[in-house]
Order: sequence, then C-alpha cells, then structure tokens
Amino acid sequence: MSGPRGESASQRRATMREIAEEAGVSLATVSRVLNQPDLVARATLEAVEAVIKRRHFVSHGAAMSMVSNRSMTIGLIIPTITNSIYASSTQAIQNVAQQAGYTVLLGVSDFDGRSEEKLIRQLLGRRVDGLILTGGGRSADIYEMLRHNDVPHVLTWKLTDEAACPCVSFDNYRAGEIAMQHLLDLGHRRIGLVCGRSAVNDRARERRRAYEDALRRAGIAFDPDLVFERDFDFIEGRAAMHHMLNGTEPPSAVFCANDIQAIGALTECLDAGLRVPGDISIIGFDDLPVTQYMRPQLTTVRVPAKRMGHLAAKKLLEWIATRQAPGSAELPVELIVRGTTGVAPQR
Amino acid sequence: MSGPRGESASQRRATMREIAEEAGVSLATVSRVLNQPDLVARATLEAVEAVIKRRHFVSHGAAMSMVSNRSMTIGLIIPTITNSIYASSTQAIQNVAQQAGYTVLLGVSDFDGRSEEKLIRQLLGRRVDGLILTGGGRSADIYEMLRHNDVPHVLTWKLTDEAACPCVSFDNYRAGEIAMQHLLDLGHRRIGLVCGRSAVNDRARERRRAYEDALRRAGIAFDPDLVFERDFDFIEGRAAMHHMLNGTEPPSAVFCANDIQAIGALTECLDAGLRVPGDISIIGFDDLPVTQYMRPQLTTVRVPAKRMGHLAAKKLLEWIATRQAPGSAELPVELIVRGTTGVAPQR
DNA sequence: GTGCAGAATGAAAACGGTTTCAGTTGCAGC
DNA sequence: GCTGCAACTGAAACCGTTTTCATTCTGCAC
Repeated sequence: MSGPRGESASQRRATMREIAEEAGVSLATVSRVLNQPDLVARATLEAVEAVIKRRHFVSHGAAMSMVSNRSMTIGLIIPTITNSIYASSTQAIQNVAQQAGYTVLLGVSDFDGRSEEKLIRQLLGRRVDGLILTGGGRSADIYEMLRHNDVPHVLTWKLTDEAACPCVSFDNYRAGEIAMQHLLDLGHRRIGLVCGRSAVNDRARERRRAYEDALRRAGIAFDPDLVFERDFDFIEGRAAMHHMLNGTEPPSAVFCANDIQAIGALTECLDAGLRVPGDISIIGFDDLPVTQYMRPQLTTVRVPAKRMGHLAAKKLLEWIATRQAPGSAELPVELIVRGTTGVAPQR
Repeated sequence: MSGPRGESASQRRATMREIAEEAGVSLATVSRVLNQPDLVARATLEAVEAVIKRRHFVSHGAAMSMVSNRSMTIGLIIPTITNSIYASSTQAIQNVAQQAGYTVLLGVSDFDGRSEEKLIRQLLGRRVDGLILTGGGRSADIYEMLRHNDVPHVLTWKLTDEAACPCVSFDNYRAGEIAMQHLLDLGHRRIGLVCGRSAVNDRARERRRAYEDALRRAGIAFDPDLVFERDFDFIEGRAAMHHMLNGTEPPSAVFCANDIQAIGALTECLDAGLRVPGDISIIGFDDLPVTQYMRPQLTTVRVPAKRMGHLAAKKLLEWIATRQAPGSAELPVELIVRGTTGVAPQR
C-alpha cells in the first residue's frame, strides 16, 4: 500500500525546504514559523502553517540536534523492567523527562556489566544529553568515558564515591542494618539471609555486608549455610527457604533482601505448615505493592523508588541546564512492620 | 571539575575531524576505520584507532542518521510501566531491539489520548525508524500522520482494522468470552464485572462487551449494579468488591478484567470472611506472576505478553528492513484454572 | 621504460535543519 | 522628498558524519 510506488512527491515525508518552496518562502522563514512565530507576519505564518499541516511535516530531530548540539533525550539504564521496583523509578524518571520535553532512551542491562557498557556506549552515540545509571560497581574507564564525552550522569540505587558524580539513593547498608536490627530486637539469634548475587549486584553486596556486620556486632557466629545468593525470583526465594527449613538447624528469622524472594520464602513456610510469624519471621526489602496483598502482609523496608527516580531526573536536568553538577542526595528508608515478623519463639 | 574551564581542546568531546587531524589523515579515512576497516592500511588503521581510543571518541548518531536516513531507534508507547503486564511486553521488545542494534525510545501515555498523540509526534520528530503502539482507539489523523511520514508501526494488545497496519495481539473479546464461559460452566448466574475504564481503554471495552454478550447468550439479565469500571489498582478492585458484597444481591462470581483488580477483590472477600471459591468465585485476567503467590491462587486468563512484545518487535524490524508491511498475528490466550473459581453455591 | 591494475587515501558534496547577517519593504516624521 | 526605523524576509554558513569520485602511489608484466 504505502510502498515505494511512484506517489507524487507531495505525498511523501516532507523536508523543510519543500515546505518552504510550497509556501513560497525561504527556509529561514519556515524555521521561524516553527521556533519564533512572533517574528513572522500573520499572513505568512498562516500560509506556512497550512502547508506544514497539509504535508504532516515533522521537523528532523537529528538535524536539529546537530546544530543545537542538544538531542533533548536522556538515557536510562536499568537492570530489568520486570521487577516492579525498577518500573517505579523508571516511571518517575519518564514523567519528569516527558514533562520537560525530553525523551527517554531505555537500556536494559540484565545485570550484565558488559551489556551495560555496550549500552552506555550506544547511548553516548545517540548523544543523549544526560544519563541515569543504576547502581555502582562499574569500571573507572566508563566514568572516564562519560567525563571525556562531557555527559552529565546521575547514579541511582547506590551511594558511592566511585564516580565523581551525583548519586540519588538511600543507603543500602543502612537499610540492611534496619532490617537486621528489627529482627535482633525481636530476640532472633539464628537469622538467615536471602539476597541477590553480590558478584554482579552491589546493592545485594551492601545488604549482605549489613547482615554480616549486624550478626558480628550481636555476637552471633556467621553460618554460611544460612546465606543464599539467588536471582530475584519468587521461585528462588522459595527454594532457599526450603533448604533452610530442611537444614540441621533452621533459622527463626530470615532477612530477604528483596520482596519477591521474601514472598517466595513466605509461601514456602506457609505451605510447609509453619505459622508466620509464630514459628518463623520474615522481613523483605523494597515494599512492593504486592507485599500488602499477602496474608500475613509482609514486613519490609520501604525503598523510595519513585522519589529516587523523580529526584534523579530533576538533578540530571538541572545539571544539563546549568552545566554545573549538583550534589548527591540521600533519601531515607522506612521500616514497615506488618504481619510477618514477631518475637522469636522460645526454643 | 569538568566545567567549561579552559581545558585543552584535546580533553573535550572529540569530533571525527579532530581525530583525523590528530592522526594526520583525512576525515574519510577515519570514517573508513570505523565502518570498513578492511579498506584501510594496517599502519593507518592502528594509528587512527589509537587516537580514537585515547580521545574516547564516539561518533555522532545524529550526524550518522542524517546521512544514512536511519536513526536505529524505535519508539514504544505504553500506557504505564508500573502494571507489570506492560513491563513484560516492554522487556521483550527491548530485548529484540537491543539485539538488533536498535535503541528503544520510551513514551508513557498514562492512558491519555492527548498525551499519546503528543508522544507520537515527539517520536516522529526523533525520526524513529518504527513505532510500537499499545491498543487502538485513536483518531484516524494519527494513522494518517504515520503513513505520511512513512513510519512503520505495529499495534499490540489489540486486533483491529482501524489502522491499516499489522497487529500483534490476542483477541480481547475472545479472551473475555473464555473467562465468562468458565464461570457459566461452573453454574454461576449472577456474575459481576470489574474492569478498566472503557472510555479510555478499548481493551477494557472489548472485555466488557464479551461479558455483556455472554450474559445475553446465557439468558441472564444485565445488571448495571454489578459492573464497575475502575483504575487498574488493587484498592479499586477491593472497593468494587466491597460494593458488590454490600449490595442487595451479591454475585456468586466476579470477572475481573485484570489481575490487580482481581487480587484486590479476592483480598476483600477473604477479609470479609467469605470462602473462595466456596462462597464466591473470582477470575482474573493477565496471569501476572503475583497470581501464584496468593492463597488461594488466582484463576485467570493468561495473556501472551512476552511473546506479543517479542513478535511485535520482530515484525516491526522486518517491516523496517524489507520496507514491506508484514501481516497481523493473533496469539492464543489460555484459561489458567487455579484456586479461586469453583462450582456455584446452591442458593 | 612504459602501461596498468589495484591499494590507499583525500576532497567535496550531501543530509535537514538553525542562526547570523544582510537586505527589502512600508511608513511615520521632518 | 528624504531619512530612519521597525518589521519582515532571505542567503549562506554551519553542525558531524557518509559516500562518491578522483588522485596518488606501488609493484609488476610487458
């Protein structure tokens, strides 16, 4: 239908020059109609606009960004969209960007460093005006490349000095501490950990560190049999809990460093006939909406994903506008005590 | 630090011309090094590559796309990311695109037609090589604009003739029928409906139509008191169910046209002390992962979100490559019977 | 020594806009 | 009638690549 048949030229994608000719004006005038209509005489304006409308003209972003040296796009790289916690921050970023006339270029790294680097390179090639990255743990080369290319960039989900760039995040370590403190306060001494793979995910690493330090401070020996690094999956959390329950000395509480795994763990306990929190306590991390759908509802640490995305985008746009890197921001987390944590059972 | 201080020119974002000068070759040679290295003498190649590396040169996508007339980007417009069902299809689209060297430009319309139109215009301006749209129900103008601008586009989540473009979707009406048939087969005669707002969401509209038609065919009178059009929210599903349960004649089954609302409805029933499915049956729609976390697990209609995204992206790339619009594809849905539907109770 | 193929390279013309700078009007004021 | 100014418009340079076409250089066959 719309193939490259010999449709009359006036039917194909129009260029500004064509609009100009058709309206009997110069290129410059068309540009002014688009960008500074006040400078154009009423009659000319209307004539040109009519042609623009008739030809469904849309001006060429690439050409514009060549001359203006701004692409009006920002890049966003996240590890995955399907974990709804990243969806939250992404949506917030998207909103802010859209509001300001920026379009978001989305990259999904799938927790793979190589893939992320490739994406960053690709986005630099698209000449994004700025970049929002998720988490830390990348090589110095990357930051150097960003600096050399003079691309404003903001880190989310991680507070770090590894890059000399603004971070917008909560403190993963502190958040882990809060979760652990809650369990310790309830008298738990044998506590398991389920978290992401610390080798590829530095948020998981920090939360694990908080777990280990909390145990140490409480004078509790670290038991590797109670630690499970798994993918962010319901089924993985469930399997981890299964292992623990069938171990020689099951825990009385488990810290799951994300809600999905926590729900898997919770489900396993319930299906195994355990009372939660009577027999075993579980605390999650993120505060996904789904935590409230469960029975009992999941105790968790609320992460300010939306606020984080919002603020990160704001800071990025500020940097772009002022050409002055803004400072970092630490957002608070909040312990949300619901129904899956309780006093440690008497042995 | 990296502000506009008088850093030596060799420290700032490099252009190809600069690379050429610094390596003592011409612009054309640098371009060849990048794109057709076989045509360049070994020594030259290495010299140029060294400079490229040292200067962290990344070539300017906008300039490239100007001359090649392809941006290597595709646009994707979805109503929301936070509903994980759209996250699924988005992730699949993203994967396919990334694989093929395309970057995804993301637009979120928030179920708002105006906003969507603005986004489409914006994406056309960015000269996306193709566009993936969600659902139907937009004005003919938009399709005309797309045709005029000669931009390949694929529709997802909806089978329709409204646009003369390929659709990749399941049949929302048919899927609604399947859900209703399941309830009718179980002997339910008083059936409620909770769905999205049909005024702004034509998927919701079709599912509602399926509901009404199924009732009609079964000889059951339509009762507007049993129909609730609400936002896609746990709390909305819950509120709707609350209304129904406190109505004069509560239903024995409810068709929720999405899982989130279904889970809200389910929660309300359980909290009200009803047995599910003993006292009331609930069927959802989408088959989100979360449906399996619930107790009882949610009966639902499984939607092929991932496959849909994958196939839509494939078809779009095919269209872009061959300049020949591919055909539509209808994907099957599947009834997933779990624990929230059962035989209608004796009155 | 000459001719010639082939490899390597460079000069310059696009691509589609924005912007600067220089006209060209029309008209008020003298 | 002339000047000056404001309002409007146009010509041309420029942004950073790719690509075509021409040129230079080498080595080899005759």
